[in-house]
Amino acid sequence: MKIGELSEKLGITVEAIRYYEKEGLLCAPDRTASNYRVYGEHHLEDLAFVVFCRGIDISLDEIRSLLKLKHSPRESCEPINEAIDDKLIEIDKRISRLQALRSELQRLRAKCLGHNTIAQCEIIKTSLII
Amino acid sequence: MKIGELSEKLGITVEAIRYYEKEGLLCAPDRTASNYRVYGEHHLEDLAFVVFCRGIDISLDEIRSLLKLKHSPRESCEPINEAIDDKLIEIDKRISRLQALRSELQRLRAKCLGHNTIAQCEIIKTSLII
DNA sequence: TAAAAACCCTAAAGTAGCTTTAGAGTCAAC
DNA sequence: GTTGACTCTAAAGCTACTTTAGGGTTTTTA
Repeated sequence: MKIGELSEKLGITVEAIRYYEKEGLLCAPDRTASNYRVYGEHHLEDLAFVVFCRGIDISLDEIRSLLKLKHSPRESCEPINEAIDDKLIEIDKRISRLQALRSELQRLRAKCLGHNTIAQCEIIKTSLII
Repeated sequence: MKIGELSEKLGITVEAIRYYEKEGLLCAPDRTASNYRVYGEHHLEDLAFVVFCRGIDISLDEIRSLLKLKHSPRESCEPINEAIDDKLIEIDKRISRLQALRSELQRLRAKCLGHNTIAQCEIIKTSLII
């Protein structure tokens, strides 16, 4: 399949695919006589893994290591478990932070319900203290 | 006060302050004879607003507009309310997305509890389908 | 009082993870 | 046979800073 088809299947841009190849996250595919990239199933598979990892915000650097692992079937899969455990911890932290921010913003927003001028705006006054 | 003191008061780096000045988010302060920046209260105030906005992930571009507003006391503060309302909506979306991701990852993680090899790893197999 | 430590300055390049731009070739359809 | 959709490369642009390099100034300490 050509790059456009691959990009549609995975919901990422053509440019991102070429970028991943350049960054060594996707091995270079064969080319047609006219120099078009031609991808096979294993490209789709690897790229799906990359897309999945990016979706949970794993860095390209870490994906490179995980891919190396993915290509060594006899190795232990512990590092993958660890990466996911790390992500879970990070996600929990991010959720807490967002929830704290949310209530802070709501508290702030409640201070300015009418149509005031800037000079009267409680949000501006308050944001100086936070 | 000098740049180091300002940076400590607001918990941001000296470089970030100089960057904000270069980007027109903080008006250029006076200088000492030896060319050091000297800040006053209004710089602290404006910069606190910038730091607050950055904390809720408002872009520098939008902060520029909000600052213009902040400096026009007779204008309506509606745009500030709107910016905060937008942020609240965005935060809610982000929280939901993170929570969905969290349960997805937990489901995935539960599939690989032992010490398996990559070839057996359910996470790798599953991530291809997500 | 001298020298070391801590602070300040500018300009430019680097960072992540792409996207955009520019310029050009290729392929299917009407 | 040409229009339009697709592909190619290389380089620059994006956000919001941080880092680096190279050089002054001020404060502290021996």
